[in-house]
Order: sequence, then C-alpha cells, then structure tokens
Amino acid sequence: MPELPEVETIRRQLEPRLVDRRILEAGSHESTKFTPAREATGARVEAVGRRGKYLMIRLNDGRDLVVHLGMTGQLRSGGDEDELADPYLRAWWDLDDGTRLLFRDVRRFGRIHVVRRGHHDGIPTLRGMGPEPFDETFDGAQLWERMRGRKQRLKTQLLSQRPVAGVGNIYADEALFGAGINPALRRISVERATRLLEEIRRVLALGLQRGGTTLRDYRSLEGQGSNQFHLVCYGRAGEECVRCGGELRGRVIDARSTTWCPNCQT
DNA sequence: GTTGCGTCCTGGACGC
DNA sequence: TGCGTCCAGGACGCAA
Repeated sequence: MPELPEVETIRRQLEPRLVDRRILEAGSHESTKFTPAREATGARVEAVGRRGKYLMIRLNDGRDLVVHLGMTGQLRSGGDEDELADPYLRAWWDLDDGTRLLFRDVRRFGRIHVVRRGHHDGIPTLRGMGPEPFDETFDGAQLWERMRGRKQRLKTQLLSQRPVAGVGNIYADEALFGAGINPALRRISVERATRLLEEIRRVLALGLQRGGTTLRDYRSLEGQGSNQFHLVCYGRAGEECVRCGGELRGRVIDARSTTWCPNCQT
C-alpha cells in the first residue's frame, strides 16, 4: 500500500529513466481507470514529480500524466515482449530509448489520469489535498486549523489527505502512536497538532530513508523497502507496546484496521 | 458542505 | 487436498 515514502522512492528512481524521453506508444487495460494512459502517446516527459501519493509526470504539451498506485500498483522498467502477457499489466508506455514503463496492479485499485496542468477537478482527492508534510512553511498551527471543527475521527481525517498530504494507514498509526494521540478522538489541541506533525514528518522521513514499507505488494523499481522491520504500532495488535509494555489493541475505525496503545495514546 | 458507508478488486490466510 | 469465507485498504460515489 504505497504511501508518501513509497511513492517518493519510486519517483526518485523513475526520474532519470523518464525525463527527456518521448512516449512513442502506450496501451492499457480496457477499464476506464487505466485507459487515459494512452492519451500520453507522442508527448515528451519534462519532469517526474509527486503530490501526496500521486505521481505527477509532467508532459511537454502542458498536461500531466497522473498515476495513483492504489493498493497494489507497481511501476517497472522493462522492454521484453513477454511482459505484455502479464495478466495484471494495466498500462504500458514505450519510450524512445527502447525501454518500456509498465504499470502492474493486481487489485485494480490504481488509477491513471491525463489532465491539463493544475486542473484537478476530475480528481477530488488531489483537488482537496492538504500541504506536503515537508513543506517548511507548514506548521502545527496550520495543521490544527485544517482539522478544527471537523467531526470525523482524527485518523479518518488524516487518511482523507485533507489536513496533510501523503499519510496512509500504516504511517497514520505510527504517527499517532508516536504523538501519544488516540486515533478515535475527534478533536485536537494546537499543541497536540504540532506534536502530530512532528511525528508525521519523523515516520515519513524514516520510511523514505529505508526505501519504504514492503507489506504484501509494494516494491519499488529496485526492490523492496525495509521499513516494515521497524514498525512499532501498525499491524502489531496483541503484541507488547514498546513504550509501556502493555498490550497494543486493534479495532476497525471507519473501515480501516487500526492499532493503538490504550495506555500511551489518550 | 459534511459525514459515513458501500463499492471496487483479488490474493492469501484460515477453518472445516 | 480442496473448497468456501473473510480480510486487507485508497479513493470515490452516493445518501442522509
């Protein structure tokens, strides 16, 4: 489940392979989630960016090729004909250097768009997305401002991408644990929002440093990340809390599995 | 406008 | 061994 560190890892690996390459041909699965991939045919890639969990591939014709990896999406670099027979291949782009970019997605939760730069009306999450967590002008007071008055649980708010971009289920659990905040709460103080932003930055930076978290399907162009070996909260329900020694609890919050420590997170 | 829930989708884990 | 059921979850659409 690619979140900001995983998408950023992939972006960094894609950049040298894609920039200045022209897309000679493209193909896709028949689902409308993927058919926009074909619209990039003929364009040249100017840059490979990222916004939250979305890869933003800037084309030279004023448009962006927007790729969301969903749950199980993987981007690979290849060139062999037999790759096109992969039953889980959802889109591909042939480049002018003879290589091919492949988008594989087993569960088909990923999506591809081609939009005029800055026009995100057709991508609601991108349109309403909060600031990038590592934006130096973004601070705890602003995070609090974006969360105050909301009635949703704090974890649900984080997953919505509206308060801050790029946080998914794994890093939400880890950051809330680090900040000592109960994920089921609906209100937060300025002080705790500041602490939460610090923890979001910390866990995302560590995830990035380790090449992402490889659980089930995620892998970058160059293999698996290692952050899964360092998780202290996510997926550890029933195990011992690293901080207080108590038992971590698991429950479903708004249809998302959630792990937290009832002693440390209040 | 906001909130909460259902849907999409399929491999893997698990129980019988 | 084989079958059926449940679970995982990001984004989006829809109803209230």
